Amino acid sequence: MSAADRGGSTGQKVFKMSDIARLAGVSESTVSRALSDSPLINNKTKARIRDIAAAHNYTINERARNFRLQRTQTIATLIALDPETGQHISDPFFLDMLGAIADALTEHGYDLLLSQVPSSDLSWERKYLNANRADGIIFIGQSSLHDEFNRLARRGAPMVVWGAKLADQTYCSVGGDNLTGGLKAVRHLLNLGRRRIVFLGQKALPEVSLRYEGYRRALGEAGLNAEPELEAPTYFVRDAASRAVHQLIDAGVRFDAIFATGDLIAMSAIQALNERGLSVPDAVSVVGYDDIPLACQYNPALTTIRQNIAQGGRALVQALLDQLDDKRPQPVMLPTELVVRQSCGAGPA
Amino acid sequence: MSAADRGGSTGQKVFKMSDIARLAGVSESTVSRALSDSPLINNKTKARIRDIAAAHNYTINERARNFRLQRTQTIATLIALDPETGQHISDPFFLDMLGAIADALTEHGYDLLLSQVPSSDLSWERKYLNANRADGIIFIGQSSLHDEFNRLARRGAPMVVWGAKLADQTYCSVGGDNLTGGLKAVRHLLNLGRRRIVFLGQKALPEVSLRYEGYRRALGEAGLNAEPELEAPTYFVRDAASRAVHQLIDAGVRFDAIFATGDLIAMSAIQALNERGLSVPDAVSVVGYDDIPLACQYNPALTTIRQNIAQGGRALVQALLDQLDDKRPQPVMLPTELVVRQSCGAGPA
DNA sequence: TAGCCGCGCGCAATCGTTTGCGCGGATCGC
DNA sequence: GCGATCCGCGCAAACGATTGCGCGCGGCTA
Repeated sequence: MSAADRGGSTGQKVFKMSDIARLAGVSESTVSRALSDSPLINNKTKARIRDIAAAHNYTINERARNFRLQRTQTIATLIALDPETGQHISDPFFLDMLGAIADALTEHGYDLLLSQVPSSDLSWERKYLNANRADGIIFIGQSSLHDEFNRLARRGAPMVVWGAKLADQTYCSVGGDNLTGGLKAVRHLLNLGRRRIVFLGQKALPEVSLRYEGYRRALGEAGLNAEPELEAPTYFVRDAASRAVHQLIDAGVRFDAIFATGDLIAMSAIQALNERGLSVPDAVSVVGYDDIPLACQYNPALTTIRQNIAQGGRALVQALLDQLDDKRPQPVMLPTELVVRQSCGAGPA
Repeated sequence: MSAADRGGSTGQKVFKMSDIARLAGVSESTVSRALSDSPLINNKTKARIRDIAAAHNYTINERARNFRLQRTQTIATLIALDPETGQHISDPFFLDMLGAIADALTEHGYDLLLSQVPSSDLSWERKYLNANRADGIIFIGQSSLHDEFNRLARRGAPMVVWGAKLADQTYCSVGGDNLTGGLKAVRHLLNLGRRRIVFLGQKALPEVSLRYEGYRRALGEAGLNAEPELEAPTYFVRDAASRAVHQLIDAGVRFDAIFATGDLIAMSAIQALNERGLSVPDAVSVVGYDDIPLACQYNPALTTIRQNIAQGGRALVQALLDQLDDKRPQPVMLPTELVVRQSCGAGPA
């Protein structure tokens, strides 16, 4: 269906610049300059042309404009799918994040091209940048793509990644301050008098490993060491955390608190604790991570670490646009905030 | 940053068709036809040109191509924001839906342009269709925009809406079969022996009103009437459902089951029941709606109605593409499925 | 051997917009 | 009153691809 057809089917013509020019009795150049408020055009002429354009509900053809200007005014946002399940990485705030990115891009006059990509398909540069679909790429989901991101960045592709800042990183990333997040969570548990704190999460993931570092440091501040038996590797998968907790109890491991590296993990853990007759927060205090919308509705309401998603979206966009302006943006770490709710209790009596 | 700059900064040139033509010693026309496998070109020439293109990692400039072909190959997906809060309509599966739409569009060679729109901004047609950003629009979130959608559809704009099918509807919609969904949920409760079933949800919303109709019919099948005192209007907002349940109990309303029109509502309700010492499912059976990822992890795990989101995404895309081919697509209702879990129990003893 | 047909390819216009350059007329200074 | 200046506008060439039309050349038939 062409533009002409679209107009035709409703009897409405889609005006182009030449139509406005003819109606106004001037050249296309003049219309173009008038609409972009060029000083080369007399104010009266400008006003007349604008009136005519408005009267005919004229909208400039952005595709043609961007084409001529050799830019796309579009940013591709790519959501990495989990390499194993092919599902979304279960970050429950992805939609909020997307919303924040969309708003930030809109503010800057950019469009948002969205796509899911399986981790196996690595032809992003060709597909989006070389094909001139987008000026830059925002990746959501660092996953296991760290090396690939490094390669891409070295080739000069404008891109930014939502995730942790790693040691040998050549690309720009924006993410929560996972170290401080872990620190705050565990400090809180320690303040409540808890001493044997389980770390529930998969340290192989970049962000989680930083949360673990925060866990370790907080323990150190209290004169404690991280004990291997208190670490339970757990992916974000359904029920995995529950199983891990059961195993801990079965193994006779004693603990009085859990730092879960995700709210879903925390909920799953709480469920397991309940099944074993351990009450939360009386017997065990639990802290989650992310403050997903359900955290405050869970029973007991989850103490958790909150990241400012809206701020994150803006930071991602800003970092990318900086690159497009040939500035070298710095990785951003967003402040994290401890949200205290019932799942920690007031500590043991 | 222009395409040339991008190439320059990495020392990599972004090839255009004329470059390939020069390298192959043929005209641009020939390259164009060769790459699109036109029968006008000799097979040997085709092969040679393709080899050269591949060797130089040539990717056709999609923007230029689409511009010349007078199409965008792009569909705008617009997420309506709640008119009151400006937040996302809390449909927990929006991200999955988006993913499904993105995949379906990719399959058909279309790109996905994403934007959030406040319900106050009604200039979609201008912004996306007239500005030639997109060939069509998918709306997610019917919200209160029914009349606006009708207007737009009458003007011939290619569009499709995720939501319920309403009576005076001129636009094409795709959505769950809300009536059957309500029917199944309530029939299940009745089969368990429950008789006084609370309807928890906001009937003013199109989809919810259909679920209510299902509720009413199921009761009718069992020889029961829908009693006004058992209806509690509730938005999807945090805590609203909890408050509603407390009010019911305070008012002395007797009930033995709840049909909640959303899983979050169900969870919030369960929390309120627990606070009042009513156990789920022993004292009260609860059914939710949507089968969000947490439904099976909640305590107790939620019996709920599942809709096939992936299928929904595909249906939305298909309906829109049909319109672009000047076919008149029929509204689609997706089958719903009852997922039985613990929150209903086996019925009263 | 001459005429015809068709294969394989190139020429040039085109999509809707921007922009460097040039040109005519009004204005200004002296 | 005349030349220099400047203002306001139009001409035409781009951006990177597609496609109708035309043309040359080779093989075929008569």
